[in-house]
Amino acid sequence: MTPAEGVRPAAAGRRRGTELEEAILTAAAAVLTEDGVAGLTMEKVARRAGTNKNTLYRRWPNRLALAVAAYRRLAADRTAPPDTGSLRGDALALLRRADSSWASPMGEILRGLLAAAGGAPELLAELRPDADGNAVDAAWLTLIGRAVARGEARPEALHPRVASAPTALLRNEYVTRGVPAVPDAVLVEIVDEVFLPLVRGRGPMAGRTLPEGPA
Amino acid sequence: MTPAEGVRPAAAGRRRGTELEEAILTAAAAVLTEDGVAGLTMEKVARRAGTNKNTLYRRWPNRLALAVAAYRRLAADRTAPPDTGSLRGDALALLRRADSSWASPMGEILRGLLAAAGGAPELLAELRPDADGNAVDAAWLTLIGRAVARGEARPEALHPRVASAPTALLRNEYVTRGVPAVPDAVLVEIVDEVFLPLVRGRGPMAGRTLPEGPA
DNA sequence: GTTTCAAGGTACTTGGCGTACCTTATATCT
DNA sequence: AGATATAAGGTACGCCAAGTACCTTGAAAC
Repeated sequence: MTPAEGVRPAAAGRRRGTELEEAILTAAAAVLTEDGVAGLTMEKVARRAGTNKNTLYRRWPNRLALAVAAYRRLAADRTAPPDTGSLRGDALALLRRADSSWASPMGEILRGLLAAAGGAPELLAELRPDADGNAVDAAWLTLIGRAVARGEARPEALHPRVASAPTALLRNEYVTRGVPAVPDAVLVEIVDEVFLPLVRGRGPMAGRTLPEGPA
Repeated sequence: MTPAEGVRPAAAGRRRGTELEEAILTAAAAVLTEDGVAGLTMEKVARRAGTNKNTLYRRWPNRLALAVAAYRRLAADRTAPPDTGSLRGDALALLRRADSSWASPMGEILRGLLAAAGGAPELLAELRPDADGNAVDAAWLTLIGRAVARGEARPEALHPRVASAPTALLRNEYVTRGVPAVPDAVLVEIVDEVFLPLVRGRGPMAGRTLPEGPA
């Protein structure tokens, strides 16, 4: 909690350009994880990076832009979609992953950021490519694709809008309830009452495939 | 834009209790519609109501609580769900209504409020009962119920989670894109690719009922 | 009429964004 | 190498709005 000044090498000359920018982003990311979006102040970041507000404002137009940039450096990767062999298993696994991701500290930051962005398209655009949006929907698509190949899903279900449904319902739960984490029953319900009926039609194989326990 | 002082009857004695509270809420609602959530300051509301910050803080613990209260007085009513005779028609109508509601100034305020609340359950709880959440989902439920009665939908679709789907997808669009209004094609897509396949199974009547133009 | 309580008034503290302006180190150009 | 441009460092503001403190004053209750 002490100002943690010692980030600057002290007697190592004046940093410039990329090097400095990196240092700032690292500092900002640290502040972000420690104090959340609301607690990220320019002063704090500047001190922590061993520089001053001026320098920050030369690179980012405002507090939020810096926060978003810092977040992006935090949330880089995304892993491959699960493959349990069954559609329901995959869906549940993916949705649970999404939930724990949203419930995690990182997710909290993301939610805070989304809130603070308050629907500013240019900021949202920067937030989308990673932990959220595209990548996630892509995972759902491959999952559905596999199910179609297995004959477990109707081909028309291989559609971006369909793929976005589970995530949207989950997010909806967060937004309207404001809970820190969604109970597992909700996830199961989303899968069983919405996702599965949606991707399987009521075709030849009808409602059920293999009897699988809910967890 | 002038301070609009003249709200207090000037020579009408000191207002108290409910009367004063009403005046404050009215003022706050006005500020809210004019300047949005971010532009609502305690000072402004106080001046406009012809009183002072002190009095506000005696009733609401902070800025946001007042904003929420003011919003609630703005968003009272909700009308009956549409009845076009066909499931698709109803769904489209309801979704379009939801969209224009979200795109309207009121919707913008609500979105700002949701953003500012940043997932604080107690505030969200106060936001839910009206323009958003319950009421809307109820409308979807009656709509689905009617379709079930007509044999247009599978009975299992009469489920709250299903009812929340279209709204969730729409909200998702707002959140991830941050647009002021969603193009109609998106609404149609939500209905045709998600909602209809979800509520109709692929039962006896399969994919289509009546050929209706998309708009 | 006196007491009590809420409203009015005013000023202040705090915190943080964003800006201005100058000084100083480093990189680049000649 | 020296001169010059550029970007970093430092410091101090202006501004605004949240929330608080404290006192005064009107009105209601007793």
